[in-house]
Amino acid sequence: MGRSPCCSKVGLRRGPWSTKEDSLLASHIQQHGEGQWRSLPKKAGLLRCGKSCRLRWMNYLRPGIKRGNISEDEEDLIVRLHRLLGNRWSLIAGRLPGRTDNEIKNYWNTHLLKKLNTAAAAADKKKIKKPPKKSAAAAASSQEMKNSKVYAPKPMRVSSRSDSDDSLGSSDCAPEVLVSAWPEVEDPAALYHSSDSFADDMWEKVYAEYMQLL
DNA sequence: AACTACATCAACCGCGGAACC
DNA sequence: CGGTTCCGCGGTTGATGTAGT
Repeated sequence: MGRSPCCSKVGLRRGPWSTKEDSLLASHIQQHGEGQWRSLPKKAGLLRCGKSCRLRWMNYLRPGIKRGNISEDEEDLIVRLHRLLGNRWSLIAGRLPGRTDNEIKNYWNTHLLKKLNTAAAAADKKKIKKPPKKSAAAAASSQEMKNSKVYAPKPMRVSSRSDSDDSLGSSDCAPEVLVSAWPEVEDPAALYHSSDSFADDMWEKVYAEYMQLL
């Protein structure tokens, strides 16, 4: 349907944000809240398009954002969530407090994809060495990686637009849905560690609930 | 020290879909 | 009900940093 004419790039700044721009954006949002991205730049005195402002706020300026140092636990959770949800970065980010979809997407594409590929390659090598019975756990896990069925439903916006300006926290549309439907994660670490049967139950529950939502 | 290749990640782009008129 | 506007998402790009030669 209607494609956004978006920012008619004329006269608009692009590229990296300066600290001055950051502070202008942050202070404007602190005063007026999120939303109205289209008109925000003008009101805030920024020569940026609304999309750019939104991205900057969501990924860097929003309070509570964690940058870098993705722990092994978080990494594991990302892998498991990706297996469950596919490239639904915003949903995955919604389960990782303080992490943004952009960061997770980048991390996946740069670190995890490589890591998983080498792990799978190593497992394949093992399989070739002793092909008769694929009993090795490593082979199984690599097969799991290959064969794992990723359920990737179409994204769906659920929150109404008027929600967007009520509070800073309501910005993440999909997580907003999930937060209400999924068990809230007090301690994300509780979700990790596949060997743990509690975690396995948890994943089944999560998956079932996710299916219900669709 | 200079150059090249590769890795990383912030930012941009285009699209789909909900909300609005 | 159909067209338009706006938002949010996922994919991609390109600037910058780092390692290797």
